[in-house]
Amino acid sequence: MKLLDISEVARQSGVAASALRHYEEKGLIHSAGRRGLKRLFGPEVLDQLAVIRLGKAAGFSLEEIKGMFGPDGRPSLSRPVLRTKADDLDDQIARMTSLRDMIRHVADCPAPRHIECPKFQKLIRISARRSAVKPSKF
Amino acid sequence: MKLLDISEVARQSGVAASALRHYEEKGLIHSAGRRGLKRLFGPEVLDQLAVIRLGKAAGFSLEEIKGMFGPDGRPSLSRPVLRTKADDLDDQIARMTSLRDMIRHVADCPAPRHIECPKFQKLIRISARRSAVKPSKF
DNA sequence: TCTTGACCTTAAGTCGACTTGAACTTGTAG
DNA sequence: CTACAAGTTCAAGTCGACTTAAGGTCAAGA
Repeated sequence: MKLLDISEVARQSGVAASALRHYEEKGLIHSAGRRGLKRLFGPEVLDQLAVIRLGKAAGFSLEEIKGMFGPDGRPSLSRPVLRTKADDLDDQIARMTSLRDMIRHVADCPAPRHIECPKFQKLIRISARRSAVKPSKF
Repeated sequence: MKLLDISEVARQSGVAASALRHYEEKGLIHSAGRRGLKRLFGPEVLDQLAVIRLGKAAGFSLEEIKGMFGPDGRPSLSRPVLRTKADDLDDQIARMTSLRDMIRHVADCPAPRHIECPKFQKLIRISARRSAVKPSKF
């Protein structure tokens, strides 16, 4: 039963100790106990931190991430809610793909003002339509 | 030459008037002039706002978005930098795809604690490896 | 001409996610 | 036994992206 102190968790996860305390305070992670004052974490916290990192990269708030993976790693959301989250992600992935295409286009297209390039406009319109249809996040 | 007042831009774009002023202050958009005190915007601002919305959804800061599409819609970044941004986006898309898969798995897998499900762990490890290899954003 | 409502400016406030600072505690090495 | 590095708590600060409040301006309609 190898327990890790906070600096070890910080080192292995790349998450600052202050952030780890913050996550614990917010209930996203839990220490397995203390040695004196010092927190000790079980190794599973590293996986949990990977999920947190991922969730953040995907644009979820700590509160949402906490909701997704419950107090102790168990998912606390119902299947339909999770499916909705997954669909939101699909949406966001589509947006990001649009933006990526747009940026690649800008990098390659010789037009001086991209806002006037028909292809660029088409890309914009596509994404604008998407957000018009489903403005869930705005 | 149809110019739009701020509330019309807000209505058509779904962006709050206060946010539009904020964007102008930060140099992301520009008003075409004034009628009295009141800002008038050219219609191209709507496309610019679509780009801004997209960039935000993709996790870029206003500063970065401004950098990507320059003061007046022209790209101010060099091609290599843009290509790097596009690659970052590919990366982030991959992360989000991982998370989506993870969430869908959680929604479907009957295991009580997903952190202990081998498939789930595999998904986590994959994403953890990705961020270990390229910790650009952390 | 007068009123009104939409817009203006500036400053301050808010929110999330941390970070930083100050003062305190403790297991462990010397 | 003592010193000290590494932790601790709690409060306050920071940063980005806005929003809100307070007070001011002005084009247009009655």
